[in-house]
Amino acid sequence: MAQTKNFRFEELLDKHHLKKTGARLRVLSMMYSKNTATSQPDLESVMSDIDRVTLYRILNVFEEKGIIHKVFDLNGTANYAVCHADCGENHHHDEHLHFNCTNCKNVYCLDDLHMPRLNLPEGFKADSFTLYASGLCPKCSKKSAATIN
Amino acid sequence: MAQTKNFRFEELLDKHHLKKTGARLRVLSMMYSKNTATSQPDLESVMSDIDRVTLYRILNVFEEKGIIHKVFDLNGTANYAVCHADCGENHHHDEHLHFNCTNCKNVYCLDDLHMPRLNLPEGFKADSFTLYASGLCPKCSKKSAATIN
DNA sequence: ATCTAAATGTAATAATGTTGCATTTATATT
DNA sequence: AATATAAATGCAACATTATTACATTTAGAT
Repeated sequence: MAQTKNFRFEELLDKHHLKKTGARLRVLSMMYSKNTATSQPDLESVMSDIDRVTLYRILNVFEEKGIIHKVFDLNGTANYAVCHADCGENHHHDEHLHFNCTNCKNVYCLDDLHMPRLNLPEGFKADSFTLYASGLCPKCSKKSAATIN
Repeated sequence: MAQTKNFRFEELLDKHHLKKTGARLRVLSMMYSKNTATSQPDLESVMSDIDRVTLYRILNVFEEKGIIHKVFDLNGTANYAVCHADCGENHHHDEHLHFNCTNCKNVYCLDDLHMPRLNLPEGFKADSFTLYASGLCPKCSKKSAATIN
């Protein structure tokens, strides 16, 4: 994928009444260019000129607005991924599989895999579901197969 | 439930070649007496005489041994719950639903709800699954119904 | 061009995770 | 029962992360 058109992100910020700042555009373009979730340390290492508190606040406001959603990996560190479907303000629908690779530590949002219906025990009223899996992602399972065989 | 017999926990520690100390027995009896997961801050507030590093290490060793398993709640804080089934050393099977109540913040392990089979996309090799849901637990949904109606 | 609310940077604090080391304690052995 | 020893604990220290306050800068409206 070539460099994604910036005006797309500018529209996105507009839509949510957020000012179009350099930092926000860069965060958006990084997150949209990857198919894995991004942690704040990831962002910090790439955009070391931006203060980490600013990144922290950008991630927070994006999450509030429903632009990204937060998912915790196996170590409990927060990762953020762009919301694909119909996430709105304070209203997320990340009911898909979050795949956590134990080797490269990447978190993949597998949107095609939707949640199966579940019958909860009497009394429990769920308003959202999230599914986690851990194991090897395609890249890492190829690598390990290569070294073992 | 009356006070659970302590010798049960002593046997458990024995089985894993852990010394039977007061701190460990108290942690076990607290965790077994609840049907929700316990965070370290929970333990600290109840057992303020035990050093927080000790609690940290007790939780770690219990997890290694397969006595308890760790689950992160919606805020990313670690919660621990007793393993019911066949968890062994470094080998957990918590493939059940973790229900996170948005009101009382409790995490319930609903063991009866096992994971449905899933077809992962080509290349992904999963070795464990975990399912999360959030919403209202029985107690809190009753309460909110009472105040609304 | 200028004004204003929003966004950022800086500093500071709180909470949490983690390690090293000295002391204490459970338990195996005599 | 006394004691030797490895394990467990407490304490201090440090690292990392989350969070807030406030002063300065900047995007966007006028």
